[in-house]
Amino acid sequence: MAPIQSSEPNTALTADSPAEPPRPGVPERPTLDGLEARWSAVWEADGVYRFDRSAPRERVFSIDTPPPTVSGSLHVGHVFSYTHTDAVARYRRMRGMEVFYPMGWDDNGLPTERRVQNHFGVRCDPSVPYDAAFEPPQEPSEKDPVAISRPNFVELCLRLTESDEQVFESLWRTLGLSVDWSMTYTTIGRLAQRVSQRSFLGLLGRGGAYQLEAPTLWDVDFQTAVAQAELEDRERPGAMHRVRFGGGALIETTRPELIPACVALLAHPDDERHRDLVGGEALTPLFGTSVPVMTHPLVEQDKGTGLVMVCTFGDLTDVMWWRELGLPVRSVLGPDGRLSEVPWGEPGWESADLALARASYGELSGRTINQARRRIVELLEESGDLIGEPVPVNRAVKFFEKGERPVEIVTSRQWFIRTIEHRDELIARGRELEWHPAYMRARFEDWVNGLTGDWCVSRQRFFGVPFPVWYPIDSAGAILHDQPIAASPEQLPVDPSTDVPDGFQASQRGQPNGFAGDPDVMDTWATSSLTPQIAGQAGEDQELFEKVFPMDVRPQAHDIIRTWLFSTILRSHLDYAELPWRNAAISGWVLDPDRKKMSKSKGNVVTPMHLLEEYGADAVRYWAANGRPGTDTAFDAQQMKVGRRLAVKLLNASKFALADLPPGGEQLTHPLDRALIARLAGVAGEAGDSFESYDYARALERAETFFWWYCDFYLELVKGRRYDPDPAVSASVSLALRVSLSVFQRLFAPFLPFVCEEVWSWWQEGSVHRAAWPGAAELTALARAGRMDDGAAQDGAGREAVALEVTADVLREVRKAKSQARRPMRAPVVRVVVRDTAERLDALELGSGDLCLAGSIEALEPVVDGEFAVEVELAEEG
RNA sequence: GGGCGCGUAGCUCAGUGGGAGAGCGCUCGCUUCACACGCGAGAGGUCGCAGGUUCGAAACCCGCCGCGCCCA
Repeated sequence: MAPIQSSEPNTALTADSPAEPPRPGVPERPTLDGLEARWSAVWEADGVYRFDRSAPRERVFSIDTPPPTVSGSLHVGHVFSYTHTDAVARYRRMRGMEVFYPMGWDDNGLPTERRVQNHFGVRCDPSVPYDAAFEPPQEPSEKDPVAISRPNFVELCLRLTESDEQVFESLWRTLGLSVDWSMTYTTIGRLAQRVSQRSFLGLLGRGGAYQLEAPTLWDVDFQTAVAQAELEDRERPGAMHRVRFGGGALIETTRPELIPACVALLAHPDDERHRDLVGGEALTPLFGTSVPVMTHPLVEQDKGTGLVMVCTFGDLTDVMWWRELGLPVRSVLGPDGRLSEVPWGEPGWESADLALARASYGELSGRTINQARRRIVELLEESGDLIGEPVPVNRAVKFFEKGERPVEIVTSRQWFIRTIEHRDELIARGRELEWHPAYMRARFEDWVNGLTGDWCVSRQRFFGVPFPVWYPIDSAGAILHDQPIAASPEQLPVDPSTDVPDGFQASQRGQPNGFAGDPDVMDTWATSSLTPQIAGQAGEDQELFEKVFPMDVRPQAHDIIRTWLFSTILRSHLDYAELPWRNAAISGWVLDPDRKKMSKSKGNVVTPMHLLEEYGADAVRYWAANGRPGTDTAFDAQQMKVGRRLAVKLLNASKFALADLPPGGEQLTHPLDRALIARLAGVAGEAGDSFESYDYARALERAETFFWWYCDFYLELVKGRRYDPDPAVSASVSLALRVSLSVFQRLFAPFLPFVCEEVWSWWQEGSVHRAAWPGAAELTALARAGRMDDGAAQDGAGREAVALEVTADVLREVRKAKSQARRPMRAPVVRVVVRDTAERLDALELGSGDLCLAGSIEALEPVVDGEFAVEVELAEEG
């Protein structure tokens, strides 16, 4: 392999020296087999995709790659959208840009924890001391996991993600992603931790992050806070219970187990039915707690009795009512999802009948939510406070997207990043960003407008980036959460559970007048929202960072606009007061053949490795590249076969055009050759324009459609001249074949990188992936120069274009006649009468020689007529 | 209930003011000197429904129906 010419791309347009014969590199039987392994090794060895950081900013094209979650497995959806990005990256590289295209691995967070627990049969218990010699059990038991320390647990997480990452990298290399693998980053590595902690400390210093004891969305199985962005609705069957309160108030609820947590009843202010109750009090059944009856405009009058109970807390609406109406907290739900002990009779837990309250609650305490619900319904039946039978209903329930039980709302101390107050600025940032397709911006704006609270970024988990803060402990042993001690910049990354803040000794941990580390880790999105800063090494390699940030493009799928895209814009806005990228290129989803979303639970996920083996990487990429930006695409292996056909066709057409090709002339002296190159100029121009607006699918479609036409008509028409023994006859077509093949090989290079590199290597120096994107202007100029040389008039371009068209039209009619007569295509034709306009017949003259050779036509008779019609007289059989 | 997108041949989809298209699948034919992983041909559609704008609508506007996603 010749060294890569990164600064001076190889144009190859007119071939280095048209008079020289092609390099003897065309194989006898070209094949797609083995191209992936061969070329990916060459690319790595030659550093074809290495980012050259010496390039000036104007020549840098930077991509904020989506880091896939390594604890899962890659599926065709990943292949789909990463191929879109790769096509764009390859196009920009051929445009002479230095492409900054690192890969990241999202190994941080819950999915990894869960996998480590199952894989090694362990669970994290922060109270267990670190054991440097720990090895996981030989036979992992999911039922009886070994309790290990947090540092041991984190070590296992790192061990597992490292092997996952190797599997992923190998898949990406097979797919042919033109990533610079020397710049790979992770979201849990030391770099990511430093960047993430540095950003957090910056926010803390500027008041952009704060801590609060507040009602928080909570997953009772993972026992951690979760964010609004991590919620999803799931339909779940439930039952509507009509319950009578003391005083005659009737309410309806799906959550009767929360009656002991009831703090008010609400009616709509216009609702006449409850006018006499409003302003008074009602007693909860079974517990005898007195609660006020109030009004709020968001109560739905037409639902049930029009009277609802407010509990602390049943859902987010309860939180809103509780906040707006200044209600007290009466919390019954513990972080483990069970009803906890409550002190009946003490302030806040008064009752008109303490014995009844204690007895009733005794039946519920310690039970899970579902158990408590079943029991309280029995109790209400016995007491006569349940009116009628519970009515089954289906309703949307909020779940943590990775959770198995509905999220609850639990009051706890959490870290938040201020978001709500920046809502308008975020909308403005969204309007600065170029969206591809443009309508995707609406999803961003809807999300921002629908935000209900600041971003809760703390998680009560183990494998994540720790908060770089400690808290002083006073002389009485109380932790002073409102006086956090921030880590110093040079300490980063820190783990406050093992590191010690400046001015303290390790022995003071947990002691009066000592310190305590913040026990939480950050939400994975709190780190993933910094991928441009991590990849660009913000604050570490500032020269690099300034060269790549803001990034040129963020590619991602539409489902994570509300999470990843949103949070990345937020962090960049808060830290740099600008957008993190100029463009957002949004991919659709891969749906299963029934157009349903692929998901593990449905069991319809398709994994990519066997597809790459069966059809080849180029074929799989072809299928992916046909998915237009933002548009969901049904999985269709048929399309991969089509892609494979295209790749094979490129092999064979290249072989035909290049093998033993006679020397090319300096100019295109034949009108059909000039017309072909002129049309090709238009196609190259359209493909380039499409790429400029991130419409890779259109670029592919234009190139592909013309390529098939080229094979079916142009190559057939010129065969006679191509094989003519007289070099004077073959010179023009020889040049046209070289130029056109060179252009097709480059037009397809972003989509079919392996086969294009293969056919390019037969006759060109260097990698096709560093060659220049074919320029429409050069091609047009070449066609024009040939025309001048030929003495044809300057306006001959139009006549020549018509010539190519009408010649192909007649050839099609001749083929039709032969096909309908069930004769072979080479069957001789005695006479062809062509009726057409004078203009088209005039143009046909230019192509009649090629046409007669291609159709085995003995005589061509033009007849001027308004309507195109062809009569074909075949020679007698035999 | 709100927002966004989609509805064109059996299937997957392109087509944003003037001719209804491509590939796959199907049928028929062709050992053709790059390719049988090929080549040629053919059948197949009231462009979701109903109104409107226009000389002219698959496309633009209004309404409705259906599907998907996001949000309440």
